[in-house]
Amino acid sequence: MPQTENVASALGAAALFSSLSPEELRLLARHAVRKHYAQGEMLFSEGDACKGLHIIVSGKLRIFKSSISGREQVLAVEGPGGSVAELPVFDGAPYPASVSAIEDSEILFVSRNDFRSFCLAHPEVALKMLAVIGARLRRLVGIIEELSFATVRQRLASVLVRLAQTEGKPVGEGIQIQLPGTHQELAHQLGTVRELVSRNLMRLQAEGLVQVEARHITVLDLPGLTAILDSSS
Amino acid sequence: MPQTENVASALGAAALFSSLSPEELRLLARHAVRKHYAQGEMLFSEGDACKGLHIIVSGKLRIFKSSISGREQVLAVEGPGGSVAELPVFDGAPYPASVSAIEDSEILFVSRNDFRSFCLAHPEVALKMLAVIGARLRRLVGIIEELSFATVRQRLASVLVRLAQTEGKPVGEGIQIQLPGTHQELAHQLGTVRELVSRNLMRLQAEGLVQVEARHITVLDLPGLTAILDSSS
DNA sequence: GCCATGCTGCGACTAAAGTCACTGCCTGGT
DNA sequence: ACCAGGCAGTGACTTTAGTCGCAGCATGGC
Repeated sequence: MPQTENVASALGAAALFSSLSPEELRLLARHAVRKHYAQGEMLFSEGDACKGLHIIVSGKLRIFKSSISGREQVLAVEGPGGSVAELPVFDGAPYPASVSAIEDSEILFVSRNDFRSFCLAHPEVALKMLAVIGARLRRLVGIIEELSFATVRQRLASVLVRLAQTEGKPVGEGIQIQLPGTHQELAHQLGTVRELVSRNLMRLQAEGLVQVEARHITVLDLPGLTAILDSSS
Repeated sequence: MPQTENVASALGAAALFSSLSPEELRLLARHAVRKHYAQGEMLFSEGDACKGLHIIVSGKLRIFKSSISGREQVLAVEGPGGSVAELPVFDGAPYPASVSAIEDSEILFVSRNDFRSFCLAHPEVALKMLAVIGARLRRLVGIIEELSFATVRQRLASVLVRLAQTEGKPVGEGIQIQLPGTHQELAHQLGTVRELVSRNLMRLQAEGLVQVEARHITVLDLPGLTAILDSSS
């Protein structure tokens, strides 16, 4: 059953299960179902009863809240190796947020019961869950901090700086980065609306801090951008 | 050693340790130090290295973030039986937020090392931690939702409704509640400034929804207040 | 090639949020 | 009794956020 073997190694790549032995992974793999989601497709919605755990093999998922008026706030973006809905799987409560696919994604799904019984047999998984959920908690605190203390301009500068530092390519006059999606999507991640993203990008360009060409952005003045982050005004 | 006995029962009242036997509690109690904090005193600040776990015997603590410009955002208020800094104690990272005493408070302190070794010997504590941290995570998601979708007016109405439902006393013309602190403190919990709390309270009064007398508030129209929560405008 | 569709840029506007400065009030200390 | 200090209410103002409507532009399907 080479299929099980593939699934097992995919599971091993997930942060949650990185400490398991190949045998344990194979055992778990037998309970995992492969699923595919197209770009934009919903995995589940906030408030739904929790069915099970989702582990990302490839693609990207967004965890988000949406308001009655149609606005969205992204809580996290998870890539390959990440997982989604660990908490509700564990405590049985409904999903606290919705999840959809940013790109076409391959997912391994483990039902709530299967995962719970596996957890009981393998206590080290509970410890990993603490680590994973702890990391998520810290990121949420970061989001709260930004929402309540920072302007849209500062939040935007913040992601540009982060992108420049992590995946920026140095070119002649600066550091080139690529926006991870449309302005709309970026707005959702910043907790604001499309227009403000567009305007603020233009403003940063007018100030000579960045150079905008469609979704390719060249950061011309990284110190200047960074300075925006902690300017009281 | 009757002192140890007191400490043990105080520990047993904490959510984290509710599943432990009296003997286990006594064992843990031997490592706990009693501390007292006056109103307003800081237990620790964001960024400090984590020294250990704090369990609340009596009083109230606030967990909060503060900005360079002096604003504050309260993340949680913990009362007797609650604990603070479970996560950093567990993963060794610095405190993600600051904690101070809202009232004079009695605290049991367990050092990081003592708590960790106790955890290893008593795996059920790790499960409790997951539950406690999970609950905290859900509350943070709620805060994010309010910050990014709700106006100050709506957030204020929200706490009034919550107070009315939990600790409201029915009187002739409505439900009487008491603000849990000054306008300043309430503003910190809502992620805004004193003036807006004051103004919005007055506005609710002008609209006949509540009656304000210093810190005593009478909710006259609970349905009306609730209606504010999900009004798109 | 042409049209529908989705992404982007902008101007003008409204509405919230936040700032500043000041007043009055109550309370606790001396 | 008096004064200092913290708390609350308020008016006038600035800044930021968000809304609406529209126009330009690429892209991909037919």
